[in-house]
Amino acid sequence: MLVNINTHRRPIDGHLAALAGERVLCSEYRYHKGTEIFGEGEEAEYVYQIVTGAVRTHKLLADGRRQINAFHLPCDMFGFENGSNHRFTAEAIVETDVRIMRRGSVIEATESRTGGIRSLLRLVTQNLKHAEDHMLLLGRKTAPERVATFLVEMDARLGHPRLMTLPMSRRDIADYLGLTLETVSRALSRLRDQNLIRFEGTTQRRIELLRREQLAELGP
Amino acid sequence: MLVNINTHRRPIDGHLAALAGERVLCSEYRYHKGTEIFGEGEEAEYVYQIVTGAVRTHKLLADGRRQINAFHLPCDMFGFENGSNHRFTAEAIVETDVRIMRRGSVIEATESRTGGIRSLLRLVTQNLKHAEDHMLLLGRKTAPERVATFLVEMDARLGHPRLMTLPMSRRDIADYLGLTLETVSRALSRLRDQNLIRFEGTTQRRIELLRREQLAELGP
DNA sequence: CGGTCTTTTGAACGGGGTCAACTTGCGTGG
DNA sequence: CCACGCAAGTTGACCCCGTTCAAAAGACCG
Repeated sequence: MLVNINTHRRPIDGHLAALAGERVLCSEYRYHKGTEIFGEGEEAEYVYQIVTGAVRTHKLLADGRRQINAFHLPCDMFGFENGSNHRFTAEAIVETDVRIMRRGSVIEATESRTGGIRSLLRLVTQNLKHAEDHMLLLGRKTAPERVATFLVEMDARLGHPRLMTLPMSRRDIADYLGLTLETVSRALSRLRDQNLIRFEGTTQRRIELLRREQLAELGP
Repeated sequence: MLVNINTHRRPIDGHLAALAGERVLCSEYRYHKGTEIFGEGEEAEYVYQIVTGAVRTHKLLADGRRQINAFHLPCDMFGFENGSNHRFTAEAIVETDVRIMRRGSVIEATESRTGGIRSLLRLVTQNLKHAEDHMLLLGRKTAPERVATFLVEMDARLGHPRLMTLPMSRRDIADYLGLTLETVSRALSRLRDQNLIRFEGTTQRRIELLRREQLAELGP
């Protein structure tokens, strides 16, 4: 489900601002939990930036096996790294507000801006760097290492909060790390038993990292 | 080992031509088998294009586990997808001639060329697409599927020759596919026993694909 | 030839997957 | 408010695919 909030010209944040200045028309849309933002193979007309919420992008094999490429959090841009068609599917994990602009207008704005090309390249290469790091994880790390790496990554991207609330399920984490949800659950329980993390309250998605250095060492 | 062949202005091939026209100064170097072209963390000053030979790029974990991101073949460009520092190591697999140009001059040439930005972006997003496909392989495919996918990929990139000569060892293939060399060897032997591939002559690196469609189905 | 590196093949092990049971959280409606 | 249904998460038991360890057979080069 998709709700158009508004269309406007106004200051924009982070990468988008660095790229295009404040001259590009954009709109805000709201996607409800679990809904698709775009599908694999669809035409890639827009660029997306998350305002609030979280998005996952994934690929599927014919028999349903799923690999999540990345999770996107507020201020992150996604959907840009495409030629003409999307190479994966993007879905809202939770209630999510997304800012949308035309791909073409971003490129045009970039052309007329000094350093614009480098900003644009940096944006794509950030995704590439993430993919390369993730290939190392998927190809060569053990299950406990993957889970520790995941926690450290999320901690950093959420700004090292005392208590982090993961927007994604165990299954999502598993499909991101190339594991099964049971293995993820066991690894987290193990970290809890070792007093490296703590589950806050009743829900299993609120996690406090008790020893960040040791967690970082576990995910080499 | 590195040998400077020459420095010249002359027509250049493929991506490089699309990017920069024929106006950019470039040099050719020869790297001997097994030598490093650049290392992880080094400053990324140059862009590389293979003339003849083959290159592998990899990352290492502290304990020596290795993940090969990609193999590069003649006409391929690499080393570009960097901000200021290289995020991985590049090594010649066999005797390799490489064309080298300054990163900065490529960007400048791009800026003054219509459609240059899109060409540049396409170059980087090609790498990104490959990385995304490879994450799906590393995260979700079985060993036989990975090996079949590898053969089909190499066959396509070598232009579907009747007989393909792989430049890389079983260990390289294994580190690319997130497996051990023994598993790769066993999977290839299995394919040979099923009459899907055939080893030509004495060396195990010359392979003929006997049934391309069936191989493609094996790597979904 | 001998020496070294690559590749294959076999045997045994174990990490993570599979299958299943159970618990818990969280609506939704009576 | 509780009863019910369902999705999410945990935990245990078993098993299998791919790793590990080991040996031997090429391939290549002096």
